Amino acid sequence: MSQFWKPGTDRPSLLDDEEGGVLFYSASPFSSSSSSGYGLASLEKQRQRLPVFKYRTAILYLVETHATTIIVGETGSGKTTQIPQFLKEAGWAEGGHVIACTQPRRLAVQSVASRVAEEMGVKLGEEVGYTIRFEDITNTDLTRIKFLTDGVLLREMMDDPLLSKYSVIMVDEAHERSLSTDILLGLLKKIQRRRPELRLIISSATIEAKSISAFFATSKRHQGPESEEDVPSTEPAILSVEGRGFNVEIFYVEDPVSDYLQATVSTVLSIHDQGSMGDILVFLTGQDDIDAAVRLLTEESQIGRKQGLMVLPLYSGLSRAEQDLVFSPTPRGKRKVVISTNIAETSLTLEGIVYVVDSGFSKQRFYNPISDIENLVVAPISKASARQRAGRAGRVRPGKCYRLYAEEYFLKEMSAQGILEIQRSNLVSSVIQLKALGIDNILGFDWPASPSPEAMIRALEILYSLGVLDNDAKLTSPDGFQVAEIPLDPMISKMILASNQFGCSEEVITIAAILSIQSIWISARGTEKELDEVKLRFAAAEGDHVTFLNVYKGFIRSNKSSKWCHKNFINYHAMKKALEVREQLRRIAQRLGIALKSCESDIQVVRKAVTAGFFANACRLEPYSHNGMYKTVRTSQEVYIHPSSVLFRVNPKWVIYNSLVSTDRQYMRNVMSIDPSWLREAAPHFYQHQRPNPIAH
DNA sequence: GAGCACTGC
Repeated sequence: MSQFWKPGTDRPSLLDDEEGGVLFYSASPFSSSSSSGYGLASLEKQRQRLPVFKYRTAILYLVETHATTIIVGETGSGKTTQIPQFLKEAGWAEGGHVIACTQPRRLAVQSVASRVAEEMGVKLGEEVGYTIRFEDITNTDLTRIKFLTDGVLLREMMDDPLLSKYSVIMVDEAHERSLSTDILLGLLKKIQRRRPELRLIISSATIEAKSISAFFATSKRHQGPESEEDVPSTEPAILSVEGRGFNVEIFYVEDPVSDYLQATVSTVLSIHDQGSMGDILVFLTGQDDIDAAVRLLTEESQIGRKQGLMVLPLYSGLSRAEQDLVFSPTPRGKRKVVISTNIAETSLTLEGIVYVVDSGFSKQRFYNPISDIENLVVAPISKASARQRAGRAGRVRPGKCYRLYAEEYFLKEMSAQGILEIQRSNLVSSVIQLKALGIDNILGFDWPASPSPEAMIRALEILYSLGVLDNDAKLTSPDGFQVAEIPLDPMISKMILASNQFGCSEEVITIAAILSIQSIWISARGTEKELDEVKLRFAAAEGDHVTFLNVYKGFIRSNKSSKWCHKNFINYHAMKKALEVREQLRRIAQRLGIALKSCESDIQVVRKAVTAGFFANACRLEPYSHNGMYKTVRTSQEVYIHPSSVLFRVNPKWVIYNSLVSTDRQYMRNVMSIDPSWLREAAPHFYQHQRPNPIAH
């Protein structure tokens, strides 16, 4: 196979970058002989047409000679599917080693893995496999190329901290800078110091890769005095691969728009009036705006000449059937207009989009470590997001993107990358994971981007109050180690541990599974009333947690029927997922020595177990409150029961909540009534320290 | 009286 670069032969042409020895490769067309012969000629030809193909030699050279290689390439370059194959062909999977490629999303893992298996002409799960939560399609003896979510790779580190079976780890979509990607990058940098033979490939769609490069360049690995020849350079290489997207022409508004809903509607209509054929994708912020825009456009399309528009909403809260409409082919003579949340920016790909309308906003979650509250707010998007949105128009042919903001704003005010997820998240889960991997000094951890000290300290405090960290901020035994084993929020994990002593693990595991799902209720617009009525069939006076137990029992009794779900406004897919989580939790519980036991009808012990995890979220109804105002015990913040709770308007005197959502008020979601005496039982230290006697009257 | 999106042995 002559097209491979081999150590000791002539280097491919590389240009030295003046900035600190970073290497850029200048594209040189590269032809190669085909190696088909398995009836895969057309697949092989397709492979060779991918832009990444002509960089094969360069990539292999850089990976050979550099500990870290950063590959910048837009979608369509073929890097995700081809690079693992190049590495395999060049021998990186020999000697029992495995080539890993991580993705932020499960769906991407599955589809990329099956594509690669197909290209290689092998059965998925053998030489090429994948692992995502609940699904391990790999074979320890056979699998040489493994696709997995970055979350799964983090979990794998708990058993194998140096990830010793992998020779190369490719972290894909690193530009998204998801929480788990960032933590993974931090840990991989640490691993590199112990394993100089390990190679990292960081793949990113944008040149923001420079900051990742700087992160890996500051590696403090000490080279021996006589630096050996086969030790790779610690300076990351950067290689740029062109994408294969089509050109997208960008249009801006001249003056800032005040009402972007109205601006959206008129932009769509004018595209429809003058433009040639092609579907339109609109980015708005949330369900409310989207439904309103769909309504306005549908009305317009029904009057007179505005016919031919097929307007469809897209957001995660829709049922599967409603989401599928968006993927159905556009009928002849019609133009599809999809009005979407950020879900269409990365998670779902629509074919046939030629026009994008970008409002310039999205909803983003921000965590305030001082108040310990997560906020969902409409915020301006970043330049990176804006480019990603525009790119959605150029997948099938040259497209157009209409930005509902001024060019000057884009150039001068829009932030390049926005605030990274790690800097706007609650860090309890991340911190306990790092602790479990033996990272004692969280504040001194080499993060790719540092979270605020406040957020780190708050996470440590919460973990300390749960009794999973001790005075020296080390994991306690066994609680700390066990909580770290369970792949859930530590408060939920603590609740599961507590269920053991209360003899109600079966019930609590059910509750834990359902709490970790977005929502089990179906709520379509206009059916809120019916949903409320249906809920009464399951509603428990004790609150939402016990209500979940009733739903679960009903679902099992119906023989897991989708019809039953439909009739009861319950999301069948959510229930199926809850069952999967439940099974996983049962297995983990057994491994941790938690006896699987039901308390039958003794619900009080379930509530005590829940309190053992969530005591910090206790609230008391304000005396004489007429509008259902509560105050949190810990910080005396004003909070209210969310209207979706079965305890809305019931207002028991003492409650604990699962989470707070903040809109015009702070709403408690998933609420359970408690007896205040349980709080001191569950966390005497917490309730003595925090307030001398909060439960006095 | 109300719901961006991902993810986890």
